[in-house]
Amino acid sequence: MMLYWMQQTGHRPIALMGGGTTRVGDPSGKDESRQLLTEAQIEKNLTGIRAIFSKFLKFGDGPGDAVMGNNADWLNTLNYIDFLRDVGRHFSINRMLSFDSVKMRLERSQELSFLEFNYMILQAYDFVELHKRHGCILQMGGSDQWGNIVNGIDLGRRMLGAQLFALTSPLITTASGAKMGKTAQGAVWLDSKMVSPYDYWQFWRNTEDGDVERFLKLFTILPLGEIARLAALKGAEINEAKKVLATEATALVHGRDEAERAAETARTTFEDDALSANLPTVEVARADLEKGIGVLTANVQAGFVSSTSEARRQIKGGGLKVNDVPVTDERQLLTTKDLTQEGVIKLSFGKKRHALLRPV
RNA sequence: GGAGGGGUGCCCGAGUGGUUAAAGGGGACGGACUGUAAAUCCGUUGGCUUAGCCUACGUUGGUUCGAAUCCAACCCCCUCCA
Repeated sequence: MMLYWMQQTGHRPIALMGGGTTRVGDPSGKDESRQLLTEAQIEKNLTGIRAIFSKFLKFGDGPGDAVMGNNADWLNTLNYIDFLRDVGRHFSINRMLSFDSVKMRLERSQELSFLEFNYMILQAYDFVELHKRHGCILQMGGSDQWGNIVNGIDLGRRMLGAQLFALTSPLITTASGAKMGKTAQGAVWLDSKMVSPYDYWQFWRNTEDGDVERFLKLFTILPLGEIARLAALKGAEINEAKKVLATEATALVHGRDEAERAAETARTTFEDDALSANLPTVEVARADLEKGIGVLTANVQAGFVSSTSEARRQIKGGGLKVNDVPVTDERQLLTTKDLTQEGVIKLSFGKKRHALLRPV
């Protein structure tokens, strides 16, 4: 999102992939040591992430076009001795020990491996490389990256005499304190194969009241005046603001058409209590439907529950519906008789999640 | 290398021979109430062809009618000493 604004205001954003640093791991991470990725996997991730970023950024060779970098390009070929001589001598252990990420680990006498300790050096070096290769002068990131970025600025000054800058943003949390999806997971979120535009819209629609204004500012490109007007809405009216938030945020990722369709789908489903043909759809073979499909299986296929056992439990708890009728018998079979006039079967999980079963 | 402590479900964490699929908490999901919100209350939280069966307390064996619990070996982690 920050990169988006920079490009809109005439800068050239660089998205940096941690192809080299994923092998090291940030000290702030937990004990789950990161898996080594093969070159092929990294390459695959790179194109995947690039696809996600292209929704926000324009890549290319033009002056304002974004570029994508992979720090494996320079990190993998590093020679240890040379690196120590050229880069390592600029780092003071005394100072590194004073950084929060390190200090916390030491104070809690948690193990901090040398490998992880080097992470900040590598990240600092990234900044220097980016400056050399692309003339990059500003590095942005979450506030948890502040220390790492500042190290990069420092290293830039010492090695190249360059003046570099940092811009960090607070990590985004909800009003109740939960963290918003972080990078890796966030990328999954933006992929329409993982989360449909409709579900994405729903995610924003269900924002807590206290977050609405902040999210409007952060995740939409609406003028501030408009946001102020929406934020002033009170009580039930704040739902209007949430709808705008959902539509605008979805439009940025999936395009205006998809966003409008998601909004319309939600309107017919929730406000008219009608059936919208645009709900996420699961296709089933007509022959299977004629034989009858168990409700349990159907809900697993719809992705509502991960196992038939869970489906059973949800039925006991009254959480599953077929064509808006709560399921009471877990042995119930869905057949062609259950098809609505529109020729589909509507499955619901909870009040908010719906899907259609469509015979093909 | 020496001495000690420990590995339990999504996470934290009880449990030291017998209704223990395993207390409690967190998180997550469902229900009620609402505004598709928050807070609150209730329920659920291993799998399956579910009145039953199967798999599970680091790994592999052993003792026992019966083990997460006892024994042995191994793997891993932590603390202190060198």
